[in-house]
Amino acid sequence: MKLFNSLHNKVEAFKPMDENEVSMYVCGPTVYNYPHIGNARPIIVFDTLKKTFEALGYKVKFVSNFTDVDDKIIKKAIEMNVDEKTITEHFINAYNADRQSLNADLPDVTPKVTETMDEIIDFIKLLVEKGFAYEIDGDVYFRVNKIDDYGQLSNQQIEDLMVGARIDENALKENPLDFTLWKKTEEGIKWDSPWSKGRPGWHSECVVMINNEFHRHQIDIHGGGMDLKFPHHENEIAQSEAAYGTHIANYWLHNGMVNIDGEKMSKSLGNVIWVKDIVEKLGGNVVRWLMLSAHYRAPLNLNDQAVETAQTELEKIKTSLKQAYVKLGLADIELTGNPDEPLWQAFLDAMSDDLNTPNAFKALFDTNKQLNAAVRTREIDYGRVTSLVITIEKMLYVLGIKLDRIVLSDDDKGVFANWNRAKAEKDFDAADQYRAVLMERGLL
RNA sequence: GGUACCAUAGCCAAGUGGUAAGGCAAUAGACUGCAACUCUGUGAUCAUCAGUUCAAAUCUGAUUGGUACCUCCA
Repeated sequence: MKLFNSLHNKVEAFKPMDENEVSMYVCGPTVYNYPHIGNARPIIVFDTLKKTFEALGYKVKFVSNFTDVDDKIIKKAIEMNVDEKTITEHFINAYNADRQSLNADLPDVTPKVTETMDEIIDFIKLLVEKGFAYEIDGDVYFRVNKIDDYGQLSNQQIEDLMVGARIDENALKENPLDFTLWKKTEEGIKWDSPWSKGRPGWHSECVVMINNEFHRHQIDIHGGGMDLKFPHHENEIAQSEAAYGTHIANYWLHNGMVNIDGEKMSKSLGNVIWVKDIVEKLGGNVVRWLMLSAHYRAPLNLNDQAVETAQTELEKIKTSLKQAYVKLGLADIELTGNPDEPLWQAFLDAMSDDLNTPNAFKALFDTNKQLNAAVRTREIDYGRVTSLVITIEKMLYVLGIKLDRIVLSDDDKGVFANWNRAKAEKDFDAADQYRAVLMERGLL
C-alpha cells in the first residue's frame, strides 16, 4: 500500500507500527446540523480506505469522533430552547443514518467530547504543568512558540502566518497564534475545571481520544478534510509533542473539497446539498460512485453531467451482473469460488496506489466487459462466468457499492422457459407478454 | 502577503522522462422478431512561453488562469 502523506507531501510506502494492523483516526463532525455532501466525502473516502486495507489482509481499528460541545451547538440550543444534548443526539443519529445510507461501516468507536471531559481536562492540566500552556482570566492557551517545528504539516512559518492573517488581536495572549485549550463561558453548557467554568477548545479532543481509544500516543493514520490541515491538525501535532514528545500520527491523509457547479458550497450561496436529500434522489450507490470517480485528493466538482455519468456507469454494471445471475440461475450453478486473479490484482494494485479509484474503475470496467463476453458466448463456460461475477462482487464491496444477488425462483425459471419457447415458435405476442413479466420482476 | 494544490478531447478522469488508460456523451456499424442489453470502429500532442535532454504531458524557470488554507467550514 502506498499513500500520499501530507506530512511530507509525497507518496510513501505504508508501514504499520504493528504488522498487518492499521490504527486510523478521522476527525468527525461537529453535530449542529445535518451532514452535507462535503461531509460525505471523508465518510466515503476513509471507509473505502478501510475496506481496501481489509481486502489486503489488514485488521483495521477505525475511530472517528463526534464534537458535541461547540458554540454553534450552544447557539442552536438557545434558539430552539432545548438543551444541547437534544440537538447533538438528533444530529449524531442523522449522521450515522447517512453513513449507513452511503454503505459506510460505522467506526469501531465514536467517542464524544461530553464523554471525554475528564480526560480532556487532565490533558490540559498536563500541558499547563509542562509549561506548554498558560491561563489568563480563566482561559487557557497553548504556547505555540514552545514548539520548534510548529507548522511542519502545512509548511507554515510562524512569522509568515502573522503577516496579513486575520487573527483576532487578543492582546492578552502571548502570541496571536496561541490557540484556545479552555474557554471560560457564561452561556450554555459548561464544566468545572481548575481554571474556570467553561468548555474545552476544539483542538485537544482528537489528541485525547486517540490516546484513549488506541491506548498509545501514536497511530498509523490520521485523516480528515484538507481544510483541517491548518490549524487543527497542526495543533494536534503540537499538543502531542508537548505532552508526550511523540508525533501523533505517522501518515496524514487529507481528502479534497467538494464544489457544486464549480463553486464552493456554502450557506450564503444557497447551494448546500444535504446527504439525505441526494441519497433519496440518487441512492447511496450512485453518490458513492460519484465520489470515488475522482481521486480523493483532487477537488470534486459536482454537476448534472457527472451525476448522469455515474448513474449510467453503475447501471451498466448492474445490468451485466443481472444477466449473469440469471444465466447462472437458469443453469442451477452455485455462486462460489475464487475471483479471476489477474483482474482482481489489477484492481487491488490501483487501490493500493494511494487509492487510485479512477484506475480501479478501469479494472472494474475491464472485468465487466469480459463478463459480458462470457455470458454471450454460445457455449457458456460457467466456471468463467462465476469467477468473473465473484471478481466484480469483490470489487464492488471494496468500493462500497451494494447490489443484491438475484436468485431465481422456480416460477421465474418457468417464465424464462415459456418466453424462450414462444420465441422459438415465433409466437411473438406471447413472447412479449412473458418478457413483460420478466422485466416487471427485474430479471431482464 | 504566506503556504499548498491544480490546469490533459464536449464532460469526468488516469498517466510524473520514451512517441497520450478508462468511462460518459457523440457518430458509424454488428447482433436482434421488435425493443432493451451487448460488442466493434472513430476523437486530444496534454493552459502559454522558454530551457534541460537523444527523448517531456511528465524535469527546470517564467507567464496566465483557477482552488484551498492562514477564521473551531469535511
